[in-house]
Amino acid sequence: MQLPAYREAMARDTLTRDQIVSTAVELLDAEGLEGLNMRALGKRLDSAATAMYWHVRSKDNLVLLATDRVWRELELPDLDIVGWRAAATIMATDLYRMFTRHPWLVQAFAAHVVYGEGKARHDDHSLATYEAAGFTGGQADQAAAAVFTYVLGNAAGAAAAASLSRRTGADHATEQRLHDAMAEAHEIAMHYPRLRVRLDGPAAAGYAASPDKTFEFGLQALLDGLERQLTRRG
Amino acid sequence: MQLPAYREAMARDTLTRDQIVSTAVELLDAEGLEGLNMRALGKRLDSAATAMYWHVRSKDNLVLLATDRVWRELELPDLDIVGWRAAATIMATDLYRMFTRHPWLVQAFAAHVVYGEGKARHDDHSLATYEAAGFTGGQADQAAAAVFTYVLGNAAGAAAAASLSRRTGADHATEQRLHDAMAEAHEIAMHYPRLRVRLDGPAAAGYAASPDKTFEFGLQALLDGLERQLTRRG
DNA sequence: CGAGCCTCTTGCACATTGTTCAAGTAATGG
DNA sequence: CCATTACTTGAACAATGTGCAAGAGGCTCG
Repeated sequence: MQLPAYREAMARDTLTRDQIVSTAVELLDAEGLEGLNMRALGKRLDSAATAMYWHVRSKDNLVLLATDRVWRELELPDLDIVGWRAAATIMATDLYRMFTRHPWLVQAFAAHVVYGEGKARHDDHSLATYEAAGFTGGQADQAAAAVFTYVLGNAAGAAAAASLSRRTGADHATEQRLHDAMAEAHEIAMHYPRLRVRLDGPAAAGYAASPDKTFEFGLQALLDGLERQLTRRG
Repeated sequence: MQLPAYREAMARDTLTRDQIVSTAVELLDAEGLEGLNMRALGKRLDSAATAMYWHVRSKDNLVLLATDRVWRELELPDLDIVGWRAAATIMATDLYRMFTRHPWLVQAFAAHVVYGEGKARHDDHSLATYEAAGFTGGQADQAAAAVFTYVLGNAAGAAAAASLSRRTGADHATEQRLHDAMAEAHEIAMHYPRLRVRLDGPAAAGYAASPDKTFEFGLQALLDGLERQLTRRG
């Protein structure tokens, strides 16, 4: 693969990297991380699967690019206009929504996909927010990290809960897999009395009831806690 | 596969489900979720890969069993002895350590693996803890969920950071993949000036510096926030 | 002790999917 | 019109999950 620096499109109707990444994001949103495969992507673009490899080094690389693309959806609040707490809330909520829109992102993160500039921009702004709040150096880092991880974890939980409750004829592969998993779990439970399989549990119930509200509850608690650390120190 | 209800071992030296699950956990710990494959598992157990399928319905099912096994490592603090805050801290910290010991768990969770009794037990105890703290019904659920998700997110971040900084000749596959990813990222960055790839960022920096400390900082902030919600209402 | 029957184990085979590669086809510049 | 550059394609390979039919060890009943 030669990466032509900012090539201009030829007259011929040809694939572009942008197009491929966009379609990949569509496919990821629709089918999840395991729903994305090169042949399906090719079909969706009316070309051979292997044509992708001229534009993209590998599938992993494609996921990386898709990830970076999605990070750029985020707008960052102006710290001169809104206070740090509002800014933190906005950023965390937007982040949460992004993860909700693109559940595969959580998987990608868990699988150690490296992030690009999109995340860097967000991180910078996040850091600035907590510095504006009054945290110094290392503590601002930690505060930003705490909130980010809280959002990430919440998104993971919400995604799992959603895929559990989303019986309303969603996609097929996931649905099937889930069905199998539950059937298996129940079968195991029947044969192994000591293994009482439960698919709900409080955490799942909390999410299922209203993931967004659960998210907000915890977020505000976390921000409360951070604020308290400030006033206690200050 | 017939699941014999609690079969006793035959005289013949034969595989057991337990053995398979244990070996799977070993392999998962050593090689990660994508390092686990039936053929490798078979080799490690000196049997054909397909022999697993008599004891285990599928690979997914095996991961489910491995997951449940690992959840049982957790001990639960006695709520009559330690206060709720200490109990919450202990449980969260143990959970965090469990995720750190078995990084693939985060991936499994993100990939919507269904959990078994091990998690249910933990959830029950967690709920009881926050009820002991004074939260009522739904709020206790939300508090438990908030802390759990915080831990999960933190574990995901820590795992990612660890695999980034763990250059000290760890396993090979992951190392290689990581190396490739970074090389790719840099290559992309060179050819597409607008895509300035950054592999660090504040969050990553925070983790890398000392993930455990970052975890504790955020955890205490979150618990502070929860406590504050109690006193404010009470 | 032999026949039949469980309980596993094995080897073969197939489908899916990531990826490589040599060969093809279109636009472009000379 | 030709050579070069920029892509596209189809065949093919390797890795991996999994089904299946055949085998092999041990138990039980006659």
